[in-house]
Amino acid sequence: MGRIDMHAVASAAGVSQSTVSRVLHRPRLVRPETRKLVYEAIERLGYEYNSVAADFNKQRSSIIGLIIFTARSSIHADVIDGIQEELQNTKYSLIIGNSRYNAATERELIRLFRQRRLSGVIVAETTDENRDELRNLERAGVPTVVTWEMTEDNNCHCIGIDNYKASYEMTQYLVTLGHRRIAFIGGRYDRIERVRHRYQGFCDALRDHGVTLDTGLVVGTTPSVTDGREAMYRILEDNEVPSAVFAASDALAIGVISSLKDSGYSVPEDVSVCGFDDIDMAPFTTPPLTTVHVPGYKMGKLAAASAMRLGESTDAGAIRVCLPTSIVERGSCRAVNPSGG
Amino acid sequence: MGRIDMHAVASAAGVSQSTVSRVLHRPRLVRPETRKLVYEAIERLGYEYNSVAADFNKQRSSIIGLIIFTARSSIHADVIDGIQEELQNTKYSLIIGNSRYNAATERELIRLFRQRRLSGVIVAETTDENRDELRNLERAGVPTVVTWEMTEDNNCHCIGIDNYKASYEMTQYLVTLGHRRIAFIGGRYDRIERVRHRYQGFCDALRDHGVTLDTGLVVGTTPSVTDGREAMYRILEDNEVPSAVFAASDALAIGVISSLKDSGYSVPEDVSVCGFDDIDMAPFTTPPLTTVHVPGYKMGKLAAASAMRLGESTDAGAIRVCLPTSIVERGSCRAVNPSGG
DNA sequence: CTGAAAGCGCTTACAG
DNA sequence: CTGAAAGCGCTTACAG
Repeated sequence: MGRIDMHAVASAAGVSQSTVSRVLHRPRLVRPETRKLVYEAIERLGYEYNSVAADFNKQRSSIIGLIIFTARSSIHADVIDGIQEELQNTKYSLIIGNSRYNAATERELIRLFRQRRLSGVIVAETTDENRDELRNLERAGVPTVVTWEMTEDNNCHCIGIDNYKASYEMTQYLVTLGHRRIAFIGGRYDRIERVRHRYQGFCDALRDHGVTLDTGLVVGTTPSVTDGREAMYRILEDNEVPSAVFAASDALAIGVISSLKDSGYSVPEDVSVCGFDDIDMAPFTTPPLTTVHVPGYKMGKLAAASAMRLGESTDAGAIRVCLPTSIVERGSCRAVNPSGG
Repeated sequence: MGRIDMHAVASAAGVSQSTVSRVLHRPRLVRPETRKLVYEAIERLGYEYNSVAADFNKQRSSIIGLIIFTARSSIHADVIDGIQEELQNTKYSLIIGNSRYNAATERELIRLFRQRRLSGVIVAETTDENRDELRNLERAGVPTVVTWEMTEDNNCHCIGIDNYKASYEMTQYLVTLGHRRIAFIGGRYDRIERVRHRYQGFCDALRDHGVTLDTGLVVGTTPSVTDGREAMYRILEDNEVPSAVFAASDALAIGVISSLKDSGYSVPEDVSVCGFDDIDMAPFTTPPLTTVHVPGYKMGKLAAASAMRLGESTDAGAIRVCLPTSIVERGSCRAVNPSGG
């Protein structure tokens, strides 16, 4: 006996292969009795549809790719869950590629995704260096949806947030609380657009409120808890303690709080700390973290929907959605006397 | 001009398609000059290898699948990162499927993975109900590697830990600290083998040390921070406060600590709390979390290596690796007078 | 060291 | 409502 493919099912059911395919995809087009014959044959033979063959035939896979630095960042978990929710009950699957903060790995990933003829790619994070590669991907017929930011390039599909504005507002909030010596601990703003926007928002808010930026209080690092700790220690080593710290991710903020405590400072009594992301742990840190809420789940869901849509039709314009963010006040920031440090 | 496939490259280089394929996969077999001709043609035409066609031809895809409940659980992030690390620089990619604690979704996922003719599947979490489906997957030629536990079925490939033992030892540790009224907040031990093993370890350790199990102090729930909070509240509502709480995941433990604090209890002064997993936040909670360290990254790495190996050869026996766990003492548990509550 | 040829299992117009 | 036929772009023995 040969393999159990559509041809085998067709023979067993006494119909043609085309009919089997029709029964599977557009059963309405087939007479009920014929349909029944086919279903029975499928059951009897234990036939398993071959998606690889189908994808190959259609010259495009039914897989969507996701590019992230690392899965180890709980805000991405929300995005992934949102994507999965949207892909649920569709023919699409999700391939995840970790670029590990490395531009070369990222390029390799993009190449792999092209070779796999993915139906679409969602970008959670890329370095600036690979913007062009992504544009090429798009031009090569693989729709590419960038999340987390609204790119400067208006032709790029984005489901993002306004990092500049969110950061500006959070900084303004700190200033309004009376803080003047404010530290900024962010990601690699030298290489990542979204992080740079946050930094710019921070700088502009300070400037607009007549607060001097002390560059000794600014650190760019990878966004893990441990890196947040180290960044804060570095600041404390060379500087007088700041009155507030704006950490550009919650993981960093948790690390910052930890190192401040270990250095003998209370949060928020001595130092106010705020984050960015609003991860699921944020309400449960000590003190609960004041942060910028980012709708990660929704971002993932919309990005997946967009990727699927773009893969199926070639309507003209770029999809650009800017989702709202908001400041969530919890307990990690407090008002101070502006003259105080 | 037609599509740029191997045939086109072959024509441009003045060789046959077989030779192009050889240059790409086993360049040693081709004369250097011929090789050069082919590389030039590839460059000139901008040829992109088509993995879908290759997978189709080989009747097996170069994709490995992962089944998890949700990405929203930071210990899984370690596993995913481990898998990705191992897949790096291989031809394999990772498809992730979320089963969302739902047996039907999980079955659907398994079906999809079969249809995609995946090269292998790594199981992070499944409900007991779908054990048979997984066995069928394996029999259908898709090697299936179960992580997080050593299955009772000895023919099943496992890269796991000894949940029973780890849980037994942690419970013993609590008893040794003098605790007698110990609560257990775990996952759905009615439906998940690994969770059940942890619960059994807990029960047996109590029994072996002559401590009575108070079933009012046992709750099974989904393992999120919020669920941990709710579970603890539920316990406090109907019972006198326990002296210690063993949460079978760190996320649960963080929720437990939060609800205890909100109810006016100090940790560990009034109640000791320990977790399971050792997520990256565990050292930075207040107090730092005493927990069972699980080598998630390594587990992912080994699982990926096993899946690849199993997909390539059909060596006989089952791969079964039990990784060691250890208790990490931080600040969330303290010794008490055994007579105390 | 290289080429010709078969075949992987579907989908998709097209014809009837 | 159904079938015959071409073709998607590779890989893999086999022959030379």
